[in-house]
Amino acid sequence: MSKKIIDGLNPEQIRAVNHSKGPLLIFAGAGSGKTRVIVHRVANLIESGINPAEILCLTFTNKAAAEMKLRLKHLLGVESVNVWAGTFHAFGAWFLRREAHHAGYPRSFIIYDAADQRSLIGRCIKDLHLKKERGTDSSIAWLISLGKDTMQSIGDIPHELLIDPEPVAELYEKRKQEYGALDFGDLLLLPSRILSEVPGMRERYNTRIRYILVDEYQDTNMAQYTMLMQLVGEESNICVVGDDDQSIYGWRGAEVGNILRFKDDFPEAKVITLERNYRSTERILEAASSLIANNRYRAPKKIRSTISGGEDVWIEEFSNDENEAQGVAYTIERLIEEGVNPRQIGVFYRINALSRVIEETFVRRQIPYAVYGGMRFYERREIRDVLAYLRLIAHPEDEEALGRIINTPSRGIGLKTLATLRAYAAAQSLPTLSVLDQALEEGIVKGSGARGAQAFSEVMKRLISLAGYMDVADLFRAIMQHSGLQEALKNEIDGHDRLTNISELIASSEGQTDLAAYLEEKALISEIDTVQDEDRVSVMTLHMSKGLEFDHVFIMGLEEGLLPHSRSMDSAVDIEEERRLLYVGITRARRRAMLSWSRVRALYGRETFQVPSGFLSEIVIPRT
DNA sequence: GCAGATGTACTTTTT
DNA sequence: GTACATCTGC
Repeated sequence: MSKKIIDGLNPEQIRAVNHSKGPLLIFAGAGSGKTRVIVHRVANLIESGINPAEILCLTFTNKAAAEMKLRLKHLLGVESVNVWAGTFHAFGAWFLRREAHHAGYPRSFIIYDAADQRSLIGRCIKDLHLKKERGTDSSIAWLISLGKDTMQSIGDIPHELLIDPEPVAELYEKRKQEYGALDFGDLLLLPSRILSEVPGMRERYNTRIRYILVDEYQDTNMAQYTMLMQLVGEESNICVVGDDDQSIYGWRGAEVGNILRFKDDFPEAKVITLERNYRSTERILEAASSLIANNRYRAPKKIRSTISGGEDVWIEEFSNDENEAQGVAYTIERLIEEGVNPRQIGVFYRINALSRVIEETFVRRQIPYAVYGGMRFYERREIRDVLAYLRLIAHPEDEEALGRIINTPSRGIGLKTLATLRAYAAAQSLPTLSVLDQALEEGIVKGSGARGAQAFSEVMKRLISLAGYMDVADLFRAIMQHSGLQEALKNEIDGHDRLTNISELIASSEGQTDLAAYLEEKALISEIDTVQDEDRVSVMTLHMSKGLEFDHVFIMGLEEGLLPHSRSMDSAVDIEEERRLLYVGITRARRRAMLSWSRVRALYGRETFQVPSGFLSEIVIPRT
């Protein structure tokens, strides 16, 4: 191993980096230099002559993948760019762009996100003449996704719906296939199916991908696990890294069991445990460890701090949520006065609803902050609208995109007109967009609907012809003008903000020439990776905090019903996941952590009396 | 067909 | 508090 690779690593880390052949399981406790080990291990493989193109690194988030690639580049230089690093979903998409035809999908498939999925399901329910209540769409979407992630049929998943979700799911799958669309679950499921069913396929990819690394292995679900097992060749060069104590996505189908079972899957696996924590002070780790020790379902381990002493973990009680927010804000002000950079401060909570109080207080006291999550940029109406135009230009058969924009801005095309047009198109098995002119000629629709359809058809024809030679940013601008969105937003109440958001989107697309590549990227990236980019306090949910670190951490709302969340309080397994969530939050702190709770909290528009979280009494604060 | 008003039921975490 | 679905009057 060369000096630059070995530099700054401890003996266990060196053992992990040095292990090149055969299965390897790395239990990497919080703050134990996990990313460092992965990156150095990849670098070591490349240095020892392995072709970078044969290395596959799978992560859970785009951010983690980007970070990995960046650090690899720093360590090795340009040669590392050939390493494939990305999320499981991105890998699935990459694979299916080559092989989707084996599963009856075009290689030019579109990717449906949660909103597309929901709206298609809504239409399926309607077309099946089932009555739906509020939230039925998303409940069924949820069942379908969970079914795919856990590889169960949806009939086996308990639910509280009044209608049978199975026929809906069936129709959904049928339509999705007609539209050439795949949902997130398909991106994981179809690759395994193709790998196992198409002769020679597995061998082909096993030769191509010889070294696999998986980050956050404790968060992999059944579909990801199955895909992974297909990808692992006879050499079994698979290295998984994770920490069962940080498994917080069980609700989404993640199986901690995957990491705990690795030794059964690969009996010859070497196991390395990284227990030295370089991030947090001894005090913080003692508090975190005393908490997590209450979990029964975990691999026994004890992480040790390399930084002795430190400040006590504070537990603060407040009389109401306003005071709690004030207390946090006040403490943060003092820190900033002392010279602490706001980007070194993180504020976490269990549910997004808590962001409002703290946000209001920060605004009032002029504390620079950024809230992550919540209403995400790409979920905003105006953003989805422009993107839908772009999508329809690229894929005229994308019925969800069409449904979204055929009457946006308002063109006088109502539900009835749209249904008529769709039925007309369906009779000829053609996309609605391509039969518009014909339908108009034949007078299928009349009145304002006909005028609107005519206008829409002309707009789309024009945009499609422009798309031939424009880059993405110019195409966006053309969409804004020709579609009438620009004009319509100008007259809206918060139209200015919305137009600003669109400008931001356009600015971020500048330089992109490949429309298909741009759309793929947008489909798979949800949040812009700007955490800790600016000198602002980061405000986010505990889930989002995973993988980050801050000098000062504040965790709010430690109350029964909130953390642990009331939805998870009736099962021991779920409670343990809530405990891990708090554990993750505390272990983000390098120097100081403050946990707070409030006796009264205004939640969902009414005041409730709160009881402190049972987790607080589990935390042992060492005596000073 | 549309916009605004009203009622309502809910409220986690995300690739 | 809000988003969503439905109802109302234009």
